[in-house]
Amino acid sequence: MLTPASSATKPDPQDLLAWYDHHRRDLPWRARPGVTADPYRVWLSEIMLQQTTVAAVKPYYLKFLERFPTVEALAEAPSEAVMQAWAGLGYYSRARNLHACAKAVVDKHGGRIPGTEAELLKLPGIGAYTAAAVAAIAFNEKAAAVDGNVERVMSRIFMVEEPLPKAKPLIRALTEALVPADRPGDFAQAVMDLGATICTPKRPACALCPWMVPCRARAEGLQETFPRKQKKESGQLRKGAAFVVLRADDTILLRTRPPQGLLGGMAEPPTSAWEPDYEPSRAVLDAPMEARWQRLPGTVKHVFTHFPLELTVLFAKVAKGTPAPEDMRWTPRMTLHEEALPGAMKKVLVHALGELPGAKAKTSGQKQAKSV
DNA sequence: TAGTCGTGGTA
DNA sequence: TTACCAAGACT
Repeated sequence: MLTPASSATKPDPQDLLAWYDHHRRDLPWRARPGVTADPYRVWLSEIMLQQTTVAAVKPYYLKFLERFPTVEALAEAPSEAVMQAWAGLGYYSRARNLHACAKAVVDKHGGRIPGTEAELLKLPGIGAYTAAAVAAIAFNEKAAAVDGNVERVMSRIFMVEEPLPKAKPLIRALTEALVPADRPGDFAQAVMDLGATICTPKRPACALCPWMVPCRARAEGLQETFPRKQKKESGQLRKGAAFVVLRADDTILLRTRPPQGLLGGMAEPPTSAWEPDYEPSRAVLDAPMEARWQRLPGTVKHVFTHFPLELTVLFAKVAKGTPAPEDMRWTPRMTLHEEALPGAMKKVLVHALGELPGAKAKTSGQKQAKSV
């Protein structure tokens, strides 16, 4: 006789696909039901969606598709245009790798995005998840795309007690065993839709879940406690100074950060080093040029993934014709919105100059630079 | 293997 | 406010 535990039904991929056919999200990068999506669009969307919400990606995806309609167009574009189009989305190495990948596709694959998981994995910016997702969604290869959604769903269905990230190999194996040969792409998207709309991190809507019956965690009432994961501590506060220079011809002093590392390749007003024990009163010593520096009241705060940052802002006006220091440039205040400025640096400029001209007003009153 | 890499939304 | 989270990749 079967015990209750061993008689638990196994999750049936067809049940999930049937749910997906009725409840799939309509997203800009998705083809119509039954139609295989365009590889370029799938790839582009998958890169943008890495660690990024659908809502944040949508406008960027549409803008990219308009500016770079094909992989050839993207490959031929100057890197500044790509970085500028990406500005604000975060994780800027994705943009650099995206561009490098487009060039590789044109140079080594005749402009065709490769159709197998193994070939995709060789391209810059494409890791295990993205390779499987593109292969499955755009080429119908039987590949298991395991992202955060899938990890959450599987860890609950099978009640995986091992914490992430150590449980990754096990979860991948469990997922591979479920991928149906006939609709691997739909299966991948179905699990992600399930994770995004039903099997959410908090308060999952189990009553609506096509896999409620076979879900082990649900049977125990422990669904919200999965996936297990080891928590990491947040980084130490770093402090520094940022220097906003307004020249009499209404231009602002900017520089471009080095291509590698934090905010690589992005634009910024010059700043001091960022250190835990930075002393704001010494900021004038770190200034990029001689000027009558004015220390603005308050600070600009910003939180990166691994550390919080607090910048003191110094402001100065200089005469027309003042030359830019080496490796810096003057940018018209009216075209600041065309620069590849990350969020932290926009906050600095807003703190010193007020709302940036030309910047599309964010949804009314939704966001104000956090200037204390 | 564990740290590095943004940003915006949510409770 | 703090903490966590979101279709990860790279070193």
